[in-house]
Amino acid sequence: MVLVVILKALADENRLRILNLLRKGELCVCEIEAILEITQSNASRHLNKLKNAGIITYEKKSQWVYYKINETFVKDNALLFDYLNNYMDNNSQFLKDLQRLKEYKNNRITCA
Amino acid sequence: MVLVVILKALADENRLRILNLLRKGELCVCEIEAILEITQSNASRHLNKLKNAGIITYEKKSQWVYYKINETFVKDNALLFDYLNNYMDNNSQFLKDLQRLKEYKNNRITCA
DNA sequence: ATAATATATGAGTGTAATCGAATATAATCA
DNA sequence: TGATTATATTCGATTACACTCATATATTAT
Repeated sequence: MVLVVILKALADENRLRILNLLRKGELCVCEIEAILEITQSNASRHLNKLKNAGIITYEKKSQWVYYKINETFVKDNALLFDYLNNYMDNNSQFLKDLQRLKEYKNNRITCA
Repeated sequence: MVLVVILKALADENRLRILNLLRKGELCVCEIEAILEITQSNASRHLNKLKNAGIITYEKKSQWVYYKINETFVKDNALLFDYLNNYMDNNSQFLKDLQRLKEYKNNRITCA
């Protein structure tokens, strides 16, 4: 069932933290690794799971793979997406991650 | 993280099917067993998981335990609940279960 | 008191999911 | 070409999950 696949993909703290970051725009794998302090293989795996559920899409640009939220998914699951948005905007863990994202973006232009 | 607990509790087909039935009102364990054709221990365990996530509550009435959706959860997670409601109202599997619920209610007053 | 019914839970099993470390692959750069 | 970087994937270990069968507990009915 599609709904189960979506909910399973969302039901993981690391994947929710990734999604939280992607709300602010596309990111490559190594940026996600650095900001969330998770291993490379883990980041890649979680992104793959979100992609397989249709929640995010990716685009390869030279050696980097940029992941972003799938706008079709957002349209098709607007209420769910609004719920997550609202939850993340009011949760300290997610806000902390967004702060780290901002610092990361201010300090570095490229990856690693 | 509370959100992960909620999403994990929802990320299972049997539990979603139970929740779908409970949208129409409270039910005891043996009614759920019969309508969804799942084993008694399975029904009980899934209900327990939904209860631990705060999604449902229960009330013991003589030998029966009636489970129902937790109105506080609905208020606190309105967008998520609306999303699920909408999804279930448009999914044939869930609609089929509701049909079975209706037939069950028409044919029997008590449990088993 | 005994039997029957409703529910919860323990034990065991098989399968899913998660993770880190290592390796494979592809692209870039010197 | 050879070294470096970014990403995906494989492997092995560990843990979590869902399920069935059997048992325990509580309540009701006879």
